[in-house]
Amino acid sequence: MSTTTARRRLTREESQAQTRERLINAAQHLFVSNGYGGASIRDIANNAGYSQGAFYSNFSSKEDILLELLRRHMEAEALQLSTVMGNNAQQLEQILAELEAWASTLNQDADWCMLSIELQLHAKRSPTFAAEYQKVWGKHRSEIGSVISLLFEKLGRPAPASPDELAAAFMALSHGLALQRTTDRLDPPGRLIMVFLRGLIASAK
Amino acid sequence: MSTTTARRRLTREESQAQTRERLINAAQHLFVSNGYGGASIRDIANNAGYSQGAFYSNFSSKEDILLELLRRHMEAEALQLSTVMGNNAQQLEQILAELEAWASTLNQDADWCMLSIELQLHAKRSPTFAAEYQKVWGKHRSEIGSVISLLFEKLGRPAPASPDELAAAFMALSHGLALQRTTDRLDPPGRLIMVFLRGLIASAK
Amino acid sequence: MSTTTARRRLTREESQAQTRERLINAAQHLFVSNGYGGASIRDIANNAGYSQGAFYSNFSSKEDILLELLRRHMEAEALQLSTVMGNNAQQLEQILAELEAWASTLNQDADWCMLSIELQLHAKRSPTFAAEYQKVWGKHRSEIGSVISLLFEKLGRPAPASPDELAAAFMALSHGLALQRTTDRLDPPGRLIMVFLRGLIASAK
Amino acid sequence: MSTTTARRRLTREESQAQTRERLINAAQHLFVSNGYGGASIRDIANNAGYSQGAFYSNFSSKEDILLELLRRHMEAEALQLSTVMGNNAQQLEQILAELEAWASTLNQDADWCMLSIELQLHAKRSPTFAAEYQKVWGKHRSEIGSVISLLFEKLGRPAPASPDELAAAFMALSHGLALQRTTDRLDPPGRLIMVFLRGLIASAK
DNA sequence: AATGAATGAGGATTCATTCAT
DNA sequence: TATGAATGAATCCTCATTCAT
Repeated sequence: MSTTTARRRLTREESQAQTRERLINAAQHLFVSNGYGGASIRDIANNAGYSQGAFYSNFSSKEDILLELLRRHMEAEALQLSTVMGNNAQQLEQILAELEAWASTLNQDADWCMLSIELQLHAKRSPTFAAEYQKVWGKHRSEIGSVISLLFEKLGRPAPASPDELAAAFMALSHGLALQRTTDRLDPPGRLIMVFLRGLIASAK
Repeated sequence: MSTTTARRRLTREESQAQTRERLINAAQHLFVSNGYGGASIRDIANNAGYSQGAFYSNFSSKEDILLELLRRHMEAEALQLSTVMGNNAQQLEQILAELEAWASTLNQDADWCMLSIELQLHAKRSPTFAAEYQKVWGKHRSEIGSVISLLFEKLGRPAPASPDELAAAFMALSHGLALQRTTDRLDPPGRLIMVFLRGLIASAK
Repeated sequence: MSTTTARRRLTREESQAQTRERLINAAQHLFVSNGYGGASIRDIANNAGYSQGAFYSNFSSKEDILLELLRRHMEAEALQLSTVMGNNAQQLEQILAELEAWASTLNQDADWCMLSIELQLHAKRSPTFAAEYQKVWGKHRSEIGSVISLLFEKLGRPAPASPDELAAAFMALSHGLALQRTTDRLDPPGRLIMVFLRGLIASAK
Repeated sequence: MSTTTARRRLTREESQAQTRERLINAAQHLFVSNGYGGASIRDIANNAGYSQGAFYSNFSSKEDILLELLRRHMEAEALQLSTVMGNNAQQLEQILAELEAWASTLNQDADWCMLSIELQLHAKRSPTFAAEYQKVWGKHRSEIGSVISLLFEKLGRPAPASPDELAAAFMALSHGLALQRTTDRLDPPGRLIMVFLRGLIASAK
């Protein structure tokens, strides 16, 4: 049946990985559009093209797949951050340019932001999940915070609030704007973040 | 038990108003702590001390009580705003003081903010609710926007973004921070908002 | 306020009678279009322009109003029958003409027939109601039966089945056709009944 | 307990078919004795020995199982008709004998007739169901109609009404009589139908 | 690994009925 | 007499999860 150009038969591991991947994608879409509580496992499985049983062969519960999404979410954000910040900028202008690049990635993908909101909401309700969430979120926040910290160091001025607070505020702004998005329509994604960032710099001078 | 000042027997209207009030309070608490989808009518009614039927004597559906909460939410915000802004400030310092007062009311009540988030989430999912939400939210935003507008007028400088955008951004910031609250613990509510506001002013000079 | 031509203020009795009447009418329409089980007391009361409480001031239960409808139903049928048969016909042709007149009244009002069906269905399910139903139905059937009986007497031939059976069969035919009515559309109401009646006569000769 | 001829373990399909069958049987009994509206899914499932969820694994809704009953109902009637009419009768006496056989099957099973009535009632109230019902009922009626048609052809006389009308009338008679059944007790099932049929023949001569 | 029938608890909603007003 | 808020049970249906295949 298989010819020389035939699509290679997937190995067992590859096939399972594919199933997992498809389930994760389906879950992400449904959590974003219906919320964590509004997405049923039946829907996730069907949407991915599998039965409910396949879901339970790959994840132990609904929260388990959310945890997987959390991991990927933060991994992606870390990757983004390291890409943007990776050139070890030392000059003020470079640092600013990097932050601008980062701000434009934020909000770029509204779905990603909505998922972030679902993760936070679920963390508020499930202690077990909250613990996991906290770990990964704290790390992410301090990474952003250290860039902000570096920025004000270069400026030779004290930051108007702790770097962690400012990092959290920028994330908060991004999430809050995502929440308004489908509702309103007046937002060029990361622009407002830069407006605020420039304000902070101006007020530090 | 009854004295000359005995608690007067409630009239029918009063009694019903009390029921309504208790149901609304219970709904608010549960929407905040479990989310709109996670709060069942059974829970709302029981929590208020009534049967499920009593709920349906007072509200036509789950969305109906959310709409009532929306109305109260915005009414309260409008009241807050009008109280704060009511002295018709003309001096720059007065306007700033007013905005500071307003910022400190924001985030004051984390529950109130979480309710706001639930309202926005539900608006994203229910078109009928979205229509109602949009009406009330647009009005609120432009009220805040006009104060911001006045501020930059007095400064004699252009605002770094449209007043509506800035108003939306401040609300977004407030919501995003509320989302982090139970998770983190590093937030003096409206302070960050003022930090950002002062930044805007500084960058306008 | 009231002038000489003013609509006379209803006495208390009249007013109550009016309430009753309106409730009965509403119940009849709803039982016919939704079935006995499908018509709620709330709907009946609202449809009549009253509250649920008004219903219970006039009837002790849902079955109670059905019983009232049963009484009126049979009363109306008896009236119809006596009008049609009242001229004490002695001639064969007269008797036939009377039966024809009766047949055309049958099925004339499809609603009336559907109500009859609801009554029978409820009688099958509620023993207390069945007892009441039986009384009134037996009387009605034997009235029709006696006309049929007279007819065959005049013909000087034995009827092909007992008069009661034949009467029941004609009623059954009428009910069964009503059941098909909204479904199909090929029915000139009482015509088929006469076709069958003439058949009986022909086969008796 | 298990012998060499032990009851074979059911395959998955067999097991599901059994579940379906039991649910269908339970539904039929309950629809007949309580009516469509009066039979709850809880009752159907419990009566069949399953949970409510099992019902929804096999049928998408209450109407869905009624549709299945409709299909089986008409299938059974078609089978009955084809059995009775299968010997390609050409002689008048043979055709009459066949019709007699058919009439005696009618009403034989009062439950079957009550189900027919429930189907018709539900068709009056649910447009979606009505469409399905119409299809199957029209076909059945014209099958019976064609036998009646053949009968009068052999007689060389015009039928006193269109074959379809007469077929519908005989079914109506059968249903109307079923409705009276538990109420009264004076009916030898299909006999009255034959009385009427012979009448039609007599009046055609 | 994947299926999907079956479970049992819980979802929103409607019902007949009661009772203080 | 008539109101309609409140009850509590019952309605149809969906859910996360289990388990034999």
